[in-house]
Parts: sequence; C-alpha cells; structure tokens
Amino acid sequence: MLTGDIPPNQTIYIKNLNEKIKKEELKRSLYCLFSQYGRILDVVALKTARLRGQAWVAFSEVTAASNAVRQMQNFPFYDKPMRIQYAKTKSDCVAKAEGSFVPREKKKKQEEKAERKRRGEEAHQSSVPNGTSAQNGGTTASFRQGNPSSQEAAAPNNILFIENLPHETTSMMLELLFRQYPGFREVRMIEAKPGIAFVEFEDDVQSSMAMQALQGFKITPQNPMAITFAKK
DNA sequence: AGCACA
Repeated sequence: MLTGDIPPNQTIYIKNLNEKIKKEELKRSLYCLFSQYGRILDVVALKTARLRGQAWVAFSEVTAASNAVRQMQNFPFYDKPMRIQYAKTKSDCVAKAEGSFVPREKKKKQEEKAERKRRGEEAHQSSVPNGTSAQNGGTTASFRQGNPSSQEAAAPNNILFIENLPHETTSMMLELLFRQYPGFREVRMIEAKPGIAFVEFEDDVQSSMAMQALQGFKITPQNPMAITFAKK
C-alpha cells in the first residue's frame, strides 16, 4: 500500500510536487484542488532545501483526507504525479483548534527564539491560505455537508458538471462566468435537461481552479451552483 | 528522497 503503515490523519502529506512552482501559487492550487474533499484548515509548503516539492494539506475531517489520499493519488499536477500519504504528525492548526497546541522545543536555537516570541502573543489566525475561500461564505461548506452520501466524487478531469442552475440559464450566461478562468474551452447544455451544464477546460488543474472559484455561485438567490467533475 | 507549521 502506498500510504505504508502511517495511520489516518486529517492532514495529508504530498510529495513529488513540481519544485519550479512558486510557493504561493502552489498553495493556492493545492487549496483549489483539494477543497472538493472537504473544508481545508491550512496548506503548508516550504521551499527550503529539505522541504521543497512537498506540502501538507490539513482538513477539518479525517474522512476528507482519506478520500483525498485515495482519489488524488498520482494525480498529474503541474506535470508530475502527486504522491499522497497521511501526515505523520498532527498539524499545528489542528492542535490549535483542539486547544492542545504546545510549541515544540527541539529546534535550532535562533529559529526557536524567533518562534517563541511570535507564538507567545499569537492567539490564533485565520488558517486558510491567502483568502481564496472567503468569497462564498458558508455556502460551499453547507453544500458539502448536505451532500455526504450522494456519490463518490468523479476523478478530477478537465470537464466540470454544473447542477442546480435556474432553468432559464443560457450557455451565454455560463460562458460569461467561466471564461474568466484560464483554460476555458466551452459550455455545453442539453435542451432536454434544464438545470445542468458541462463546462470544459484545457486541463484538470484549470478546471479545478474554476470549480473552486465558482462553487456555490448564485445566478439567482435560490440557485447556488453545485460543481463537480464530470464522470467520463 | 525529503514529515512542517516564517
């Protein structure tokens, strides 16, 4: 088994990431890509010699991490297949959420000092990377909560499946929304099936970005979009 | 290959 004997953890550890990608972009893309599995508490990526090419994504639920480990295993991300395992230890953001966080001690002296004084005053900060998530408020989350048993998510791919559209939605309207995201190709709607649409992108990373950005978007107040990957 | 919390 690829995850070896590491016990389940609500944080996943990803390696074999493309080291050329800038840290902030990498974190944003990971956030977009993995938020389909559940609420993400934090994404950690460092570019130090020892830690480049790796990242941690902390979920609010272990089940989200488990699905991510299975379904995103070997997913081609910036041209390299992701290798995903459970993290070996609990993320600080998780410990903080549980109230069990204790600053660790075994570090180089200079770093330790700096950290100590930083952590000392800090209550807790918003842990979502770079504000990518604020836009929909609780909408996206309540979707996922309300949707747990419906079906397994389709494997990530370049085509998005949109549901819960108002019946008067046109492909023109959807094109206006989706073409602002890189890699947009086309919108397809089916006359006989109102309320749904397919939106195609060049690749799965780009479709994932659009999914995250427009998840829960409301064309009318009672129609938050539900976006998943199309079944191929 | 490499398991951190800038």
